[in-house]
Amino acid sequence: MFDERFYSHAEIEPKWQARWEEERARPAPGPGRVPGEGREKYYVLEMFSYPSGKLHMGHVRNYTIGDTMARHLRMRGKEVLYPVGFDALGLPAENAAIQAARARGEAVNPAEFTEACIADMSAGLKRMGYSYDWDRLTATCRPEYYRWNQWIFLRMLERGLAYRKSAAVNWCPDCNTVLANEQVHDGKCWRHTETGVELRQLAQWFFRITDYAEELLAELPRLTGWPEHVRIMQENWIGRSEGTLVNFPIEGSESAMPIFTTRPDTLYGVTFMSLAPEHPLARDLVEGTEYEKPVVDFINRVATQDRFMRTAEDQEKEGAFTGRYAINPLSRERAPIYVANFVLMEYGTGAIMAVPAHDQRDFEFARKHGVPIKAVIRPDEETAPISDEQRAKVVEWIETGCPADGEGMKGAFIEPGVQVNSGPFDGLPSTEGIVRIAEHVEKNGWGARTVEYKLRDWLVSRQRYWGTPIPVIYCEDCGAAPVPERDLPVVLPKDVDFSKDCNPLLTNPQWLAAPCPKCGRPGRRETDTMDTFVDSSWYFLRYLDPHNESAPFDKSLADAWMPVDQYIGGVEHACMHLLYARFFTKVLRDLGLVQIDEPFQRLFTQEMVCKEHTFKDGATRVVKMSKSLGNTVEPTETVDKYGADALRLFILFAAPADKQLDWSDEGPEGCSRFLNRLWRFAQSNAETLRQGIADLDGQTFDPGDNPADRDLDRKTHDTIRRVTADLGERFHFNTAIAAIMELFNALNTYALRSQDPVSRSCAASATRVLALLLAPMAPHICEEIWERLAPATGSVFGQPWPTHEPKRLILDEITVVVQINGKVRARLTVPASASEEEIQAAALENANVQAHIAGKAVRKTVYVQKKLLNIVAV
RNA sequence: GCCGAAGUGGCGGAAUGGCAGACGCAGAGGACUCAAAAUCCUCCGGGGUAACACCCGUGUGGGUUCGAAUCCCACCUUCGGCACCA
Repeated sequence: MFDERFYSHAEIEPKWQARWEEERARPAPGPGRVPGEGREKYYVLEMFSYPSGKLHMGHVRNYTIGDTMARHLRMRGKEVLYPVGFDALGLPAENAAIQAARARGEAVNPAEFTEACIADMSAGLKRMGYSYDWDRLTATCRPEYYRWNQWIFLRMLERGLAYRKSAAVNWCPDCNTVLANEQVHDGKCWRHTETGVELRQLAQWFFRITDYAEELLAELPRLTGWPEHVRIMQENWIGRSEGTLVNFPIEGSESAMPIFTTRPDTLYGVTFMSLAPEHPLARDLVEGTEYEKPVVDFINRVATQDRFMRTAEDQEKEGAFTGRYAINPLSRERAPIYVANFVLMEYGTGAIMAVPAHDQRDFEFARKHGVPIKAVIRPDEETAPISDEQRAKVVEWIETGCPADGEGMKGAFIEPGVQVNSGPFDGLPSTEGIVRIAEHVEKNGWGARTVEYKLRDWLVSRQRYWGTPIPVIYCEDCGAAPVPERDLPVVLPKDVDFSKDCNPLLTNPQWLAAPCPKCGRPGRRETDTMDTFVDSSWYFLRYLDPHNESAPFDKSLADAWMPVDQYIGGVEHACMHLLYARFFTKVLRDLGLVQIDEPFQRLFTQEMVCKEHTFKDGATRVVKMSKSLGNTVEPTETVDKYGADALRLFILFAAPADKQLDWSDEGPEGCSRFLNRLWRFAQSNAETLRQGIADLDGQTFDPGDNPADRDLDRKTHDTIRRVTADLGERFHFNTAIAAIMELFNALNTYALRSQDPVSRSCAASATRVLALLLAPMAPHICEEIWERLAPATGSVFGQPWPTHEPKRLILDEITVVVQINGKVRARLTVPASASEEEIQAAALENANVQAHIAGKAVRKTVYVQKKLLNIVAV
């Protein structure tokens, strides 16, 4: 046995981990269970992680928050579902296989490699004492899981929600695969921040997320349990714009040029038109004319430019004239048609009307190419939020006929104002002009009001091995045929060659060859696999029914457990995983598999773990812990040294959970000191405390008239109040721990000393509460203390969460602050029953108060009940 | 450029209209010890004082209020997201 005076985490933590594994720390019915009768269900979910084999501090932070919530909620009587799993498909395992194959000629199978990592990670999680429902463990790389990816894909294919098309797509040369728009950050691959993505024209599979754009946007305001900034990020990403589609006839042609504009109020100001270089009309319009060569040259030049550079806002506006003209249907004016680098093919119609007077890009282009500028909105005092000086300048510019040199005009006038040069609409406020001119366009059949989104369909094809095979077979006669449901799963072949410079699936001819499901003749399997974000879009549903072999999950279980009550993870997924999972939930709802509209009731985004790092240039900054910088701290080392409880405590204590956490090597030591003090206190007073608990006999302690008991008891109840609010409502774990430390300091300082008057029942009551409050955060030590304090009552996690009694918070004496003109001049200790008049009288007797109001007249006093008296004296 | 978050002691942070700096880290002094570690006690924003008093102080400047770290306006800095989206 170990020395009882010192807390030995190395002995106590494994002891409890083993016992939890046996007992599951709570009654855990089988995986298919539904919430218990009379108990409210609560689904706590953490964003699952990629099994790299090692836990890092980011995981520890994420999961410590989740485990604390789960343990706390169980003690509050909730039926908590707290599953765990791994996002196990993806590049790192495949890259490890490729490296092994190329460097050593070794065949490493990503499946075995990944399963070994999962085992290591699971051991690491258990060492942290997390109370997962281990029997629900789900790994997306197992065919039992990904067959349902395939099944859902087929359902989506039936409904036209999955489709294949040829498109200009983002290609990451480092990943050797295409990426979704959401996975391109700043023109770089989200995994390879040094690697610019390239544009390639390829036939790829897409999910029609744009069909759900409106709903994904409309539901956002109802997600009140989500952080505001995440909702705003999604709103911006979806990027809804209301506008008008207008057809501009092309002179000398049957066809028209449709454009999208949010500013129909500026339609009379159109002086030219622009097409995206990729627009098919661009080549058609110049074919066989003298303009063909310069325009095609321009298109080719733009095509070879780096796409991200080309679409940067500060990029020079360039273009080429096609020699053709469009007719403005409203003004009947001719507008020259250009091809311009700043027009994007992917947005709107790939063509724009250009109003240089009121659009900055058009303005710059017009200046450069000598196109006229025609103003149709005049600034006016009420509507244009600009200074008088600016307004005067714009008005002067308009009145002098918008000279191209602008006479100091650096830009277009983009604010609202009053319509001018706009035919019958002159004099209208432009905000009204938007509506009236759009109506005018619709009435005349020139176009229609419409809505555009920035959101694009989700590109799910990946040209990689370690993903879910897309269940499609190509046939020369039948085209792309879905694999019949009875043939699922399409299992990844193990026999592939990772040393070749292509998708490894192409190296297994037996696997590739498959009969066409429609005609039976020889066909060829699709070798694209699915984006791993498909896996993470519904894993929280599989957790509910992880061993189901006939369906992705049972609907009754989804109805019982969904939505996830509390989701916890990193904010970096705001416009990737969190958007895709919302989309999938709506698709599954429309397939009749779930009832809910939204998967995640509440979302908590924890911030990064950072550490100081000295860069090559000598600069020292606090930055995210990362392997590449080498400023990581291994959780296992900290656990070895101080124990899991100390690490858990520090990571919760060091910063609010939704703020960046700066790692400090001394931090866990400080927390370990606190736990040791607590341990020593409980050990050296073990017998007294045990008797005190026995005296209480399960009843709440009543302090009677003993002032010291009343004091400590009040502190105890106040701590219950604070910790309960911090854990349950605010998620301020740092202040919860601070409150517990305060209670302990009071207990440790005053209780159980020979000269001390605190009774043993009172001390026992405080200790009991302390162990209960601390248990969700530091479960091992609290279990051990509890077992020694109250061995007859079972696990600390079997106890109900303590409740505070408001009447125990009432003070006999209160301290009232006396201010004079808002500055604190005295503190009065008065009976809690003292009236305002009594307090005021006492204040005026105070020497310092008298000194400060001497020679002044008391104008008035402000009294805040039992807190403060402010005397206003002049 | 647009959107969002943040700015408080040597450090992490607390206080969301009412005592600025809870709790912890680091530091200083002391006790115990042959000594060290561990532990315990005291101090710990700046100026000022023998000690009080008092003055200054929550990025900067204004405002609202009896009273502002907290609310409003303008600005500065840092971080995050978006970025030629018509």
